Amino acid sequence: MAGERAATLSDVAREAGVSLATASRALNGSDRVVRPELQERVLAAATKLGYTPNANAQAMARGSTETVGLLVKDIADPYFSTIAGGLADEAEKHGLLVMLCNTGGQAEREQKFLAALRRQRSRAIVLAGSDTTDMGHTREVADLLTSYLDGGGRAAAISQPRLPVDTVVIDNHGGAKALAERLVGLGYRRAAVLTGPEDLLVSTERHAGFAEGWLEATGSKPAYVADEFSRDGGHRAMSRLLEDGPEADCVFAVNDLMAVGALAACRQAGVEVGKDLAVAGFDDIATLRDVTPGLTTVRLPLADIGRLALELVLGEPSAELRKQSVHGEVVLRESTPPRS
Amino acid sequence: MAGERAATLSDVAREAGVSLATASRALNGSDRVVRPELQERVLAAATKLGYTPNANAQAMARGSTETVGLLVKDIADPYFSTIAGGLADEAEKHGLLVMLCNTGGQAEREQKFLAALRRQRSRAIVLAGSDTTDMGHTREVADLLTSYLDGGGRAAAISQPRLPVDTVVIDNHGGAKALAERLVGLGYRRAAVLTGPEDLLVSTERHAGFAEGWLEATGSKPAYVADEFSRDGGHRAMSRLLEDGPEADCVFAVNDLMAVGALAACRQAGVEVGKDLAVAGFDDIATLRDVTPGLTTVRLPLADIGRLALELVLGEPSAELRKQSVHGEVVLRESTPPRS
DNA sequence: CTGAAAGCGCTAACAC
DNA sequence: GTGTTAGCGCTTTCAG
Repeated sequence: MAGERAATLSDVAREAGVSLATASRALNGSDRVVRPELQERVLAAATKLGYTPNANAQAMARGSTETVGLLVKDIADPYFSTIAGGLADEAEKHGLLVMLCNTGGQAEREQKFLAALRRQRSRAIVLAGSDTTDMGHTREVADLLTSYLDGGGRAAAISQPRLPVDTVVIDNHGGAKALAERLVGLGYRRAAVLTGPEDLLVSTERHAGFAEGWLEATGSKPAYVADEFSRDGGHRAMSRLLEDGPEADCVFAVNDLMAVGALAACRQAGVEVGKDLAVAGFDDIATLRDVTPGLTTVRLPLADIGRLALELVLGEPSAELRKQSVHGEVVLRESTPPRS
Repeated sequence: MAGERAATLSDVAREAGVSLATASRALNGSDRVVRPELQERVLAAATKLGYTPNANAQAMARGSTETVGLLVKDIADPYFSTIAGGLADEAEKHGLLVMLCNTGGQAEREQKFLAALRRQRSRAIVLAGSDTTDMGHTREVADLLTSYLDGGGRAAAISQPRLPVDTVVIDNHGGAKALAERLVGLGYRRAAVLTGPEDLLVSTERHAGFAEGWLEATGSKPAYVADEFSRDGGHRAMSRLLEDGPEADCVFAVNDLMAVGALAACRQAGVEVGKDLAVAGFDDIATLRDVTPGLTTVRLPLADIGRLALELVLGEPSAELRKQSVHGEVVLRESTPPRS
């Protein structure tokens, strides 16, 4: 039954017949060394008593924890879960525990989590996907982060350098632009973009990058229709596009999820993607690599991005903000065949 | 710059001109009440000093934390990330922080995480996907869990009731069996199962359930080929099946990921799924709902399962182990049309 | 209602 | 090497 007050270090010390300090040193190899004999006695006592160090007490005494926080918009979204996987892997290597904070994209929650992480004296914080054009919120987050940093914490962001912290910058603009160029190279001439909400930075950047590439290559600006940054958003946007009479021969959905929704909408409308119309996405989500037709997209090394972010935030603190750029790679598949 | 030793409660107390005790009571509404006037003074002092409570110190003093641990095999796998999403949502409602532990299916890591969670004095632990037929490891985990429980912790498992804790039992057997029956009802007569490794319980259960249903309905046992419990495993298994000459008119892959791999293998082999051959999966992973042909599967309420697990582990501790059953629902799609 | 004081479990000077 | 002894920051009796 739940009784038996957990054994503490003093219990172990007493049992081993040594001082508290020695027990402490024996159980966690500090710089000081203890005689092997005592060492053993302490270890034996610890096992005998089923001693487990109390991390909270250690954190207090040492003034630092073994915990890093990770803020994501939605862990169920493969984009974030892949990043989280990479980061979790890296954390494990460093013996760190990851606090998963699912913000649901709500500014309020995001701030609450930040505060909680600060209370926990989390060693570091990584923010993924909290890019918004909402300056009020960005400001608020920046403030929280700053006071966290002042307290000796470390933080990094993934995606856009809008926060006063180190960041793994994802080249959304460049990736989308490169994609546009490739599509033009394949013979496409009229594009439409399926984009997300205006206040979502990833979305607007990809849209802008694509538009820029397209404009430079063809002299014309792609049309666009905005909706949610999700599978259903893509479906709706594409449906609307189709209804309005598709002037386009090629559609760029700003992420793979939207692209898949678009694919479904086409199927339902009897439009054959890869023949009647080309469709491309962005991210190269692993589970989506088997859709038909194969989806042309811009591959992002998501797991590496997670790893990188942790490395960045764990690395030597530097005076100036570091930016680590990550570029996507265009992956051509059947959804955008060369145009005959 | 990072200086300014973070303000502590005593700083606040001094600033407000009250005792430590009063400051504590004012800042976190204990049972005791403080005069509104003082209350205000304390609050003001706290904001002025930018005070943030130290959760570790609170944990020590109170003897309990605001943290729950979640063990998953692979957070990048949509199955687990969806569960994690549901659980994270629920945790947020309870004001709890989630420690994400990515075990990678390694027994050793799993045990390390369990120990870490115990050290952290995590309020509760939820284990997802640690089902193995490896009794040695199961035993080890059971022991760790037991001592954690003895220390006043709470724990729950998702999937199979092999651990001495409350569990959200997923009816893999029943779901697969129901699927088999439906397929037979559709006119299929010769089945093959694409299954995972033998020591993976989910996989063996689904296989067994399907086989039982099939046997009862047709009098014959489905063939099977085993490989990894992943997209690539499904691909390889299906390829092998196809090479050996597909005696089957219908293939059941024990999860959607494998099924998608199988779909790809069929495509490459020129076998048209939904016509030449039927294919079904299990889980109903959201991002896979748009593959073509639509994949027949057994839908599991993954997010709810995550929520449920947390509710279970947070609920009134009961003497006997609780089991909360969750059943899947067969979802018929184009990959298994009625057989003409 | 408020304050003084005793811990919570552990680490890190500081002596020996 | 090993032991003593302050704290780390907060909560919670126990008096007043």
